[in-house]
Amino acid sequence: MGNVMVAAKTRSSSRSKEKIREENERIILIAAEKVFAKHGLKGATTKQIADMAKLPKSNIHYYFHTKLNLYRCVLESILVDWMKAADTFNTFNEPREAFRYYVGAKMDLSRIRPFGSKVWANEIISGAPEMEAILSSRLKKWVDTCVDSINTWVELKKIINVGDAHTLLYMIWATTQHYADFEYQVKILNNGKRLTDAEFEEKKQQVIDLVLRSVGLNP
Amino acid sequence: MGNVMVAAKTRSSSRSKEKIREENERIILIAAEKVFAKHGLKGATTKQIADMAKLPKSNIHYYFHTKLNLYRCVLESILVDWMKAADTFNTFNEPREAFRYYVGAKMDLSRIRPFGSKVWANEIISGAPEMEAILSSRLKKWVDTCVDSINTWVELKKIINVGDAHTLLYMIWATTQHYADFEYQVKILNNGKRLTDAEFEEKKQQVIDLVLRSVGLNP
DNA sequence: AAAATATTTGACCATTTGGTCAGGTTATAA
DNA sequence: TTATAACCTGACCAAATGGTCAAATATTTT
Repeated sequence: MGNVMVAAKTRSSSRSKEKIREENERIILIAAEKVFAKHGLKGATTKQIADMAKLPKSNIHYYFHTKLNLYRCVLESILVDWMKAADTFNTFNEPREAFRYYVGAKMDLSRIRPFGSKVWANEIISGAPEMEAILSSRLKKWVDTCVDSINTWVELKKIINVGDAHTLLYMIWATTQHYADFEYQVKILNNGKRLTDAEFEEKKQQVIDLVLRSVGLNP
Repeated sequence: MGNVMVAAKTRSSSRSKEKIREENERIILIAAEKVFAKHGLKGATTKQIADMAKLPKSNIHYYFHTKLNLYRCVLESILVDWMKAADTFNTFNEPREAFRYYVGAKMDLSRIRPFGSKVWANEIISGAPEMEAILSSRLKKWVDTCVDSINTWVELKKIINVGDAHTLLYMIWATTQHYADFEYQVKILNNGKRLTDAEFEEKKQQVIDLVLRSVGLNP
């Protein structure tokens, strides 16, 4: 009887090998993102990640081999979302729409995936040892395109000349990511209460308006 | 003869106990700030700090007892400079001057003390476990004062209504600190070359102008 | 000069950590 | 059904780490 029940139970809850790997990798990546966000690459331990994922530590090593490799996989998965937001910038020809939607997309990303932003921030604060290659190739290329767009808008007198377009991009990045990276500070200064969805939408609009006015556009 | 020379050498290079402690604490704090900036509280090791300070590890523990205590001392010493910059904001009655000088002071701080800014950022990203008290009391109070000033300027029609004054403050903090916290990224996107002093002064002026325009002021 | 106090540091230790591995279980292909 | 390949995990280990301590040295006080 024991055998039958075990067999039945096993069969009913069985998953294909493919699904198992897929799901466990996902669970581990999500757990790792949180732990790396809080403690950084060196400060995070595989045990913490395992506990967060509710899996034995050996399992983490089984799927990702080393902590450094897992960390790199987390960074890569964040890059996908980042680039998706980045694409919105070049979707529009008019600066008002480009800034409006790009800033909005970055704000949404900070709200939806704050841990990813923190891992990214931690990595760059630490000197970007694992990301220098990506930054100097892929990100650099994207930034150059944006700088060209902005300079063209300046030439066409569509926006005010801000000097170096990088300064404007950095302001957008820094301000939007602030709501993810510094969310604990934002919470404390909001009387200890996390921003509600409605409040966050307000801030998003305010940030968009600040950015638009900073380049001489009337929101 | 050996004794004489040793005695002479010892006497000539002798320092008072007071000076010894003062100087060693300073050396250790500077070293710790760099290491904590790069690796965070958990990731930094007392050995790394000792090597950076060119002192034996035991010496670090002699002066600061535990790593956590040393970390707290580093945070405190950063707070002093932070508050100094903060004071400039309330020195001026006119918003144009207040923003101009405060943003300038924050940019200067990012340039002069980038490691301190990174330690601060790391601490907040990690959930501010050691700083929550300071943030909810001292910083909160200062922010409330600033918010009042900004709201008064809005009522007097001196600047545009930005909705929540916090949003504006966060934009200033985030943008200015970006040049410290993300300096590696800034460097990479500046073709791998660190900003020169002259370049940095340019950016500082551009940031000031962006902020002024964002609240409807003509730079 | 001698006693008292403060600084210095190598040797040492208990704990934590990333990673390994053998032996087991489960799913799939033959 | 059987063989093979993939998944799972407790037990284990070498290295790293925060911290201690005793003994040596240097300064100050008496």
